[in-house]
Amino acid sequence: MEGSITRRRLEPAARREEIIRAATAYFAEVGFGGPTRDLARRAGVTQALLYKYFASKAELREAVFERVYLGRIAPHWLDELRDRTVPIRARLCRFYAQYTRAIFTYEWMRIFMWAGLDGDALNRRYLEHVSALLLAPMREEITAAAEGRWAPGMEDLWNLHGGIVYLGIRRHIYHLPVPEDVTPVIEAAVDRFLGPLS
Amino acid sequence: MEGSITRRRLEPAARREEIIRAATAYFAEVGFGGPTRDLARRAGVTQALLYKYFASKAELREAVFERVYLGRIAPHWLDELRDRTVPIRARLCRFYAQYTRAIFTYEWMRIFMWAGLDGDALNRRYLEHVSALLLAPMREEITAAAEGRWAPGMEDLWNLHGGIVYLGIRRHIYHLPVPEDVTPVIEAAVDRFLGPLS
DNA sequence: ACTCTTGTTGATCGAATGATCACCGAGCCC
DNA sequence: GGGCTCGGTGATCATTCGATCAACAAGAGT
Repeated sequence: MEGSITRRRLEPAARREEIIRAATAYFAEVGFGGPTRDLARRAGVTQALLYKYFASKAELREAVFERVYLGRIAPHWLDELRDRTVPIRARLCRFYAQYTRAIFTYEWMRIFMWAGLDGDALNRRYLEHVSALLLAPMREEITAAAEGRWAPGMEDLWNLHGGIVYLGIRRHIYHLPVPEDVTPVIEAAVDRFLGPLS
Repeated sequence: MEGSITRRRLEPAARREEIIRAATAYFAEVGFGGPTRDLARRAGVTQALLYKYFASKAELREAVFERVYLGRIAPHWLDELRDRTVPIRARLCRFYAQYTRAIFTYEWMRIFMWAGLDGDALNRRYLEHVSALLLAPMREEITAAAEGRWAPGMEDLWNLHGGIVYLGIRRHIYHLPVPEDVTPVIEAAVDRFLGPLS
């Protein structure tokens, strides 16, 4: 009666990746305070095995962070934001369509929020990145497009950004119903933001 | 050598209130997973005493929720939102000035977020309250003020709301620098939202 | 088919956690 | 000022936690 629970041997790299994958989903759901035993069960391995691949729970947490944060911001977004052959409205709409597609996932939204509450430094680093490499250029482009008629402040851009990000928060943090396709909501927000420029 | 640590007797009601006060600050900071021993130390009492006033940690958590949620939304806000003798712009600005003054506190913002991640049902109830009793009336008033020229959808109002609430998230969850006085930011957001109506 | 490597496990340790209980003593009453 | 009430404490229990270790066995090499 050897059950279907066969103990399979995986290559270290593959197993490590599998654990990180499971840990990402697990921590996203219950937070970093969740016990390693539950995590191990969901990963389909023993709790002891976790410590063959990660020296401590904190190290596993770091690995999850690395996996989640790395490459979340695509470099070409900035190039496209700065492409003045395209109308400013289209650039902003396109950017936020791509950006929300990248971050509006259960795992990213929740891990980012858990880490934020925990006071993790990576959060602030990420958001300073957003500010300097995305919002500030957007501000420049809008100012240029306005041709002297208007120059938004950084707080205005944070306001635009927050209004859109809040969609993901409602959806994945608060579990509230949110439109499946956020594109029209984003377009309306961009239109209101640009006003006469749109 | 009787140290300054004098064991004072308090009336049950006062002690209970004191514990809830300390628990609110403590849970806001570290989340509901924080050990009761640390909480007791910060409350200036023994860990055992907590269980004289609350049968379990979950019950203490509920008491904190009740204290934090209760009376957070002032009924007269709705009346003021509906007072059509006042211009719509002034009504919205005034409301969000009051609303942010009420919820932009370290404790409210963080406990609300911890509870949201924990999937607490009170969060959704609160936000449905916001939707039905604040955003929906705002939508009606704006529609009336527009006199047929514009009728915003609920998602538009969530967008306005989220952009403003995100100020508090940046401040108290992510510990990012945010303007001390949020009034001008709110006014700018309301102006952009109302557009020509403003 | 046999062996050897090493990915994987079950058992277990010490510390920390939520919760309990017998006992102490501050402060009011007479 | 002696006694009584009950708010408060120290000690402790049963669990659960992160982490460790000797031992097992899957699977490649020969």
